[in-house]
Amino acid sequence: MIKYQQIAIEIEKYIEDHALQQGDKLPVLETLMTQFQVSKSTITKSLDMLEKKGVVFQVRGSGIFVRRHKRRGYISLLSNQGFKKDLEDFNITSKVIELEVRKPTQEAAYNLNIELDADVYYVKRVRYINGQTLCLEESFYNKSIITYLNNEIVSESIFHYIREGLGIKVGFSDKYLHVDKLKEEEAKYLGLKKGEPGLYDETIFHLTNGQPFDFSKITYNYEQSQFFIQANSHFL
Amino acid sequence: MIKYQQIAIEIEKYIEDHALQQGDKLPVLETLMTQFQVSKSTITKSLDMLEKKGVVFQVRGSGIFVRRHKRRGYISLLSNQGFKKDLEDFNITSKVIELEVRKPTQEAAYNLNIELDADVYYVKRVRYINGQTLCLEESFYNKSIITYLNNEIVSESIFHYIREGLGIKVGFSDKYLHVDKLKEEEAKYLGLKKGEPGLYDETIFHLTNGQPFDFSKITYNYEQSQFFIQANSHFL
DNA sequence: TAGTGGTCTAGACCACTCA
DNA sequence: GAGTGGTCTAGACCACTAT
Repeated sequence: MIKYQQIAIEIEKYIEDHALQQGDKLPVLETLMTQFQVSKSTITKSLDMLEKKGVVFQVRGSGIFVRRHKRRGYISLLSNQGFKKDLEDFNITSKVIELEVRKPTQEAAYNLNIELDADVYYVKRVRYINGQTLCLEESFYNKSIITYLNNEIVSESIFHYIREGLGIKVGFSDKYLHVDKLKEEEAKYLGLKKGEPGLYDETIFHLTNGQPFDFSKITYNYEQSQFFIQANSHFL
Repeated sequence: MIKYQQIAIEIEKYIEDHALQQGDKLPVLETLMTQFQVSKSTITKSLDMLEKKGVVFQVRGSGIFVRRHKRRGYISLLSNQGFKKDLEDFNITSKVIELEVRKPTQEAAYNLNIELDADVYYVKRVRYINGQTLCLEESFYNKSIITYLNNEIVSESIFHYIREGLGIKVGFSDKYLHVDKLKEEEAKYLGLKKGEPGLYDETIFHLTNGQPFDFSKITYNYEQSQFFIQANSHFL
């Protein structure tokens, strides 16, 4: 494990274990340097990571402080994978509606940057949170990258399998959101009525080398889902 | 201007001026170091910023590549200020419904971390994009920080005034989103019908020292608004 | 003005990609 | 194995905060 990651993890763990609150002060750089026996740059890098993750904020001339948002049960829109992490305390389950190898739709081919006659794994699932319908999900996986899926994998966390089972490193993702009225079929799966609100999420996941491998369309049940995003002003 | 910021700006400008596309390769670190006459760490810092901003992605052993999402007209949920920036090509206007100093609601006091008898500027606006209603916005500004507002300021970009006029540095923000059916009054302002979908955004803006100064509640017209978020996997 | 974080350097060494 | 990005160091100096 890389030093700055390890340190970041330990600092975050320290904050959780001691139940520190927003605004609580962490030890100064000097102290952290000697405590972890690393150079200033390394500590700085750790803290930058934690700042980016929304765990701390640093104030020049003053100190390093804990950042905590006040609301629980919100899904992070930055997690870049399933929402397992944010909702650890909740019971997430899935029902697989469809799983097959097929040709991509035009939209999927475009977003995955593949030909119309390439193969994709098509997965359609309904996901539940504490027994309530959370969302309807349709995913297209580039089969030349995600070479194998089966019903068992797809019933659990697909991303866990991709990462651990296939050893694939996920790079970055582009997420597009909009709100609209539910169509008849979507409403049916979500246990809602046609015309009720739905949050539509389209996300394209890329490998570390920039190649798209997953195009997912998710429709959220508005009654069960709320989201949060922590932003920093560090980029203009 | 700090070196790494300046370099980041220049690289981004280079990408735009040359209309580089997703996957296009930038010069290698060595080249950038000599070109900008700075050390490796400085270039690295610039590139890390651009990576965080979703402008490039770096692949170890391979190179530095341009990252571009394909869709235009989406509002970035990370911009941490008005959406002026993303929608530069669009004509954003505002109609001020209400502007006054008052006592905060319980909710506003909680989120701004102030007493119920403190003073806040209350601003209610409808915002338009190309003449269509984009959103209804209610904001509470801690008056001990945002000491003065008037009708003219509030008709324009409030954040521009806060930054330039008051010289206040914005630190970070916590944004919470959910979807629901519009209430009668909200629908009226947005030119929609009661019960139609609405996207509700609550954001708390903080100073660089962590103090909240703005609590804003925005209801978006679902017909006019779409959003995007670029995520990196650099934090686990 | 003391304390604290931010920027920058020069250079060593490591880890991954790709031909 | 050559090329390229990532990690880490030790130390100088700068900029902001608090008192």
